[in-house]
Amino acid sequence: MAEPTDAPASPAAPATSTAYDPTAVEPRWYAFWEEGGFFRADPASGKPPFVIPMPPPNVTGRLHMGHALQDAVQDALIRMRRMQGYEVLWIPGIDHAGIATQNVVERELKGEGTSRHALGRAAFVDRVWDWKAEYGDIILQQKRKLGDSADWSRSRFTMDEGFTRAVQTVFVRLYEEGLIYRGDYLVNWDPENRTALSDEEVDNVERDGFLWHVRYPVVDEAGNETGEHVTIATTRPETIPADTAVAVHPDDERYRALVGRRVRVPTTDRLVPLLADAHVSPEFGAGALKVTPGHDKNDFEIGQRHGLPVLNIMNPDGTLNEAAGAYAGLDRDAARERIVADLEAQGLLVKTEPYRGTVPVSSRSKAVIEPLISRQWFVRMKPLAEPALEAVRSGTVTFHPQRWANEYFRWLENVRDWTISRQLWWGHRIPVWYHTTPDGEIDEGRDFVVSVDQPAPGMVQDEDVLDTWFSSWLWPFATLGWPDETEDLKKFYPSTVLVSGYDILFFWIARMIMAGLHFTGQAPYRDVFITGMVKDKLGRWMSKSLGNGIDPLDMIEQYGADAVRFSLVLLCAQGQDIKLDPSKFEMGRNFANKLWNAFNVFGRFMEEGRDYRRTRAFEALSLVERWMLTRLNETVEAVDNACARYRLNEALGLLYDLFWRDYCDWYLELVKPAPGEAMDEEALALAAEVYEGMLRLLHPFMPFITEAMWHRLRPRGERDALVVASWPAANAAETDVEAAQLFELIQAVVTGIRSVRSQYNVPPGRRIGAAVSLADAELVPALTAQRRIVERMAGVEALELGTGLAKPAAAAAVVVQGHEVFVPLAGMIDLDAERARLAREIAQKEGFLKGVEAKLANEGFISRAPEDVVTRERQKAADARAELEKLRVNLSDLG
RNA sequence: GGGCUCUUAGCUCAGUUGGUUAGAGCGCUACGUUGACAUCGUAGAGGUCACUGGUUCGAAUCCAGUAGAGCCCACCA
Repeated sequence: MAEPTDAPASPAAPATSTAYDPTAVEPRWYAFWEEGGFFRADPASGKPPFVIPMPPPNVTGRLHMGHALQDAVQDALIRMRRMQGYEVLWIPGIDHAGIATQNVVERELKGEGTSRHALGRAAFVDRVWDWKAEYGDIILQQKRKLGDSADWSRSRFTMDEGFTRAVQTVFVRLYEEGLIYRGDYLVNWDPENRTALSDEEVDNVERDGFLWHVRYPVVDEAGNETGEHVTIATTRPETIPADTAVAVHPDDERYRALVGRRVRVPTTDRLVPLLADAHVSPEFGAGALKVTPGHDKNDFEIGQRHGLPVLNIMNPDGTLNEAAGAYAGLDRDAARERIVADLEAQGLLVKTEPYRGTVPVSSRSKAVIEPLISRQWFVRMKPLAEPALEAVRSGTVTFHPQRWANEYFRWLENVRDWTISRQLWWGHRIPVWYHTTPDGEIDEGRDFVVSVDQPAPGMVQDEDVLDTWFSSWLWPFATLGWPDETEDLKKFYPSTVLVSGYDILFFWIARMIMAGLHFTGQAPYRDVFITGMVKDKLGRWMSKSLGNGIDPLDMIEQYGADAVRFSLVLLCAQGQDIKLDPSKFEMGRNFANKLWNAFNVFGRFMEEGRDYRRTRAFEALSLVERWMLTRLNETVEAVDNACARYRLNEALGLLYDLFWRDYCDWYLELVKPAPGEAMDEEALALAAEVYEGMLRLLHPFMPFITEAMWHRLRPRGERDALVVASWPAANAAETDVEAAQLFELIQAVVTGIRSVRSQYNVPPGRRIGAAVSLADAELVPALTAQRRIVERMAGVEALELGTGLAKPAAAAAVVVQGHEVFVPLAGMIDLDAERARLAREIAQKEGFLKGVEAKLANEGFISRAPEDVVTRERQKAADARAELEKLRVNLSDLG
């Protein structure tokens, strides 16, 4: 295998540009991994399995930031476990996305001046397959740009042959178990796509509308109007022709006498009963409700209770049918207008008031949903929900963060039957067959047959297809070959963790748990990690219509995939939504750049092709080296701990500090040689050792640059790759807490001295004297041995150490961890000028304070000024006193 | 109507089972380009942890309530 090279030909050659360029590095290393087969899982492996089912993106989908976030999380987990010695499998694939895909191809046909109806079913489905062949792989290609280490050889499609078999098996089995039934019920009807939808596919949106108050004339036994009226309130006057009753509350005194009588439905001659039902709210409107069982869910239930007829006045396309009498043929909106106008003309419209209420719309087409009676297939959910509830209650499945379990419980406890049939052409055909009459019509008089294959000549298959989720809910095991007992299924089922957004908790996650338990007897995964959703910088959903989307591919182009992943994971805290702005990726880019450049500090002294290895024991290392290794080992432990709790942002934050703060700002600054000098081999070996440790730890989060640097760091064999290198283990033997504490004291002393230098504007190159008066005599020898660190990092000439030292004249003093640090300033700065400057500032401040105090002493001010103004003045005075105190100390420091 | 989440520095947000002086990135101020990195370094300014009360030796953290923002669910037409 040819190994890519990113390094200049000679390691010692000065780089012309110091900025890291990911576009030159990332594609080559992805090819290296893929060609090396590092992502492929082996069912025969003896290693413990670690499996993540990738939520399959829609075949029509383009990579968006949500994918980028979730893939960054999943890939980090996958890569980490791979390095930890698990047999990992990340199963990728594509969802056929029934409605979405059918719509896309239909739009294409429309552009060509034709339609699916003109093409016919078989030709249309062929056309969709063609479309899939051409575009279906795009999103998986895009995912490779992110660096996803999925096993592409196992990529699946929810309508491939095996999946079709799984879906059919499941349908037949559920039917035989009595968990699938067909019936005429009120379903959510999308008049635009002309299909039924499940409850989860319907959004309730608030809209401004009107509430119409309509009088229904009361009639006597003979059917003649008595002159009495009942006034109902409705937001949907177009459904009046379908009314089969008017209802009032049983305890409503106003109507007690009228209950049992009949009323005439306006716009029709129909006489319907006035009945009492507890569902009616006496406070709403005039307390009477028109009952329309054919077009309203609640009314349907009232109708069931009272044995009312169900009238359907609507066609599947949203126009009114013959049952609507004079309004037949009108669109539902036009019908509303006409009916309101007619009511007004007849004097039956009492009033019209503005009303804001919720309207059900299709989550996909956005069309207003029409509750419509139709014959559909349903899954009985209660029996499936019980075990799924128990699995989470008992801890067999754990949610992270845990609060999502509550949402899950609430949904499952109130779950309703699932409408699974869709009046589409693209999807899994329902495996049900009907006898036909001699003229080719379905013979409703004879029983249908549930069967995968045509049971008898002449029988025709159900026209409908299944809801897309009816295949996706089988994802974790159907992808592994179920219903066959495959090697993959034995090794890799159940999965370990599912990573997903909360938006598909009910659609997918809950249903997968139900399906897994029911069909395999095992929950499909142990953990569910719910991520937040990626929003725009104002917290709005990213959408095409708002044009506020941030394209991950653009961001990868601009900042690099490592940077995109790094920033997303760092921002992904415990299920909180991410408000994203492109500038956030600068964080990741800068980090990658720093990682790239840090290597040069020691890498330029390394001979090409040589493998630098430490020979010294830990105890023989310098203080800074022991501190560095201690920090590394502590961080390994903390990172492992954070990742076990799915706190990847925390883990990455720890690595950020380890690399930037500890390794670059302190360790490298101390071990890098002075100009003209070189680093010795032991120092090089240790610098490389720590750097390599960090590459391993960072690899799950930034796979590309770490792999590239890992190969530059040492000579590697052909099959060597960081992607399969071992994960660092926290080494207790190379952890020295005391050394770390001593080094931290030194850091504090250095910072204290730097602070003084900065405050007094000591020129940067100027070496100064300093003394530390330690509170603890035992520290004197320890610190004396390390004085060179302070001298180098703080620009100190000769550090004096002792206990009970007196503060020299003309010196600044700071207290550090209870020790006193003195910095003589004589000769370092112009003392007279500094004294004069301080004196000037003190005088100025005193004048200001005097003014404020005078104001506060003025009783007129105190009594008349608003309280907050007085408070602010008091605060000003306090601040001024504090500043004065500081300045006076500074002045006295100078003697 | 029910439930959930959020409110911490100018901005965007972390903050592990309550425990020293509440942190980061960006922005801001001053200084700095001597051989890693200006996509950088050093130092610094900046916080009533929304508000009120309670528990505690001790509260950003736990409890109760209030206010504001957002999300999910639900059959007041």
